Amino acid sequence: MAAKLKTGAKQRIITEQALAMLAKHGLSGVNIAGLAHRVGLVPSGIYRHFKSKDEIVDAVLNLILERLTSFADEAAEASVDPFDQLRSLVQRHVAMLRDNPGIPSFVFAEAIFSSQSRRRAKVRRIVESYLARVARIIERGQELGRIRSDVEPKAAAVMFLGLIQPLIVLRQITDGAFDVRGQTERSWPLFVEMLKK
Amino acid sequence: MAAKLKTGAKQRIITEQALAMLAKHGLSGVNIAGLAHRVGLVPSGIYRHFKSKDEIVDAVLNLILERLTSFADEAAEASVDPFDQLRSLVQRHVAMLRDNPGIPSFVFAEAIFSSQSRRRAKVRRIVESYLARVARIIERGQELGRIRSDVEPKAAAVMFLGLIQPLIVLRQITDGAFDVRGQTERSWPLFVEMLKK
DNA sequence: ATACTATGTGAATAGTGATTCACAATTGAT
DNA sequence: ATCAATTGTGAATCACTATTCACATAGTAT
Repeated sequence: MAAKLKTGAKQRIITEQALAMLAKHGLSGVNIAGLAHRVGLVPSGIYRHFKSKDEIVDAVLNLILERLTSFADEAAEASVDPFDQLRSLVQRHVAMLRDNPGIPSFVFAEAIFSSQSRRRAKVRRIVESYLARVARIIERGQELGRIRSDVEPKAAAVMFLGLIQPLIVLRQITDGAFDVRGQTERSWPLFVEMLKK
Repeated sequence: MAAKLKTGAKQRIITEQALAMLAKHGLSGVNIAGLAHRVGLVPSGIYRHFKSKDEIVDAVLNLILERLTSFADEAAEASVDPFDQLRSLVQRHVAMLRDNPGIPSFVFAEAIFSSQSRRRAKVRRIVESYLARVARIIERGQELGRIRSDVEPKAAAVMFLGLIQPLIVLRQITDGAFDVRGQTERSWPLFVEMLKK
């Protein structure tokens, strides 16, 4: 038998491994047997730490929320110029999705259709938290006089999301052949120009 | 026993019902029992018309390809002004997705992660066919001198997609509360301005 | 009318994956 | 050292769906 860990530590490990599985292969790639194996347990052992698979998925969602908002914050702190901040966020976001293609697929598609409204609500919190941070950056840009004041920060934040979302789709269906960097280099200047004062 | 139909007619009916199920509840909402019930059959009866569920899903993908490209063409014929064409396409696209939220979820997420490359290839054809049509509209706009010539039509087409994609996500996670029309009215002018000469 | 093919049915089968359970080993506290 | 709670194990079970199969019926051509 393995060494005993502080309460909650194993939950954390399990959640992180579940996230890793989700990130690589989507929700269908997360199964109890594989997850147990990854954390050095036998399938039934998982149930000492979680009541059900559903509970695990919820924990994973919390972890995603945590990470997504934290790197949005990091991007905001990377510079004082709002465009630099957004640019940095795009880069981080794209890099994150490159390495974890299963996350958007889960958040933007599977979780959304969950019959449990609890789960949809959680996803909503994730997305809105992210959008709020983007909107905040834009708002500050307006205060600084760098961004035209006749655009609504929230609307622009949604467009920002639209800058990124298609990249993942195209990258995935082309088996990685789609030129994400190239597309970003073409669309980003247009986006900036659109917002610039 | 029901009346006999012309060969292929039942396949068509089954495929359409499967699409309807997919459109409402995503791929997980498509099951043989429910599908059989919808077309007035017992589950095993489905297998008189399709070899497997996979084959049904493939047929559904073909149907989606058909519909998507046909309404992209309709939009292109709706006007001669490229912006009117695109605007019309946005409206059609959004309306279509409002009524069939499961389609983008399937095309943009689940099918993409399919282990079968055949299926990914099919999705790729759908998306690229759509993008090609949008790019064509933009190209003509450039020839007409209405759209600035320093943007690449393909890149702009991807951005166009980005205009629409977030709407579905937001609409779905907010249980329909998200103001799709409002967002469109705010983002569309910005998009037009960005492309206008 | 006969025979052949296509279609439909109900029951059984199979495969996958989550979950339960009785039992064993470990840990921490007293 | 002992006890109780926690964690781990292996086997069994459950739930859900797709799928198969032997049999029945309807349509169609001869």
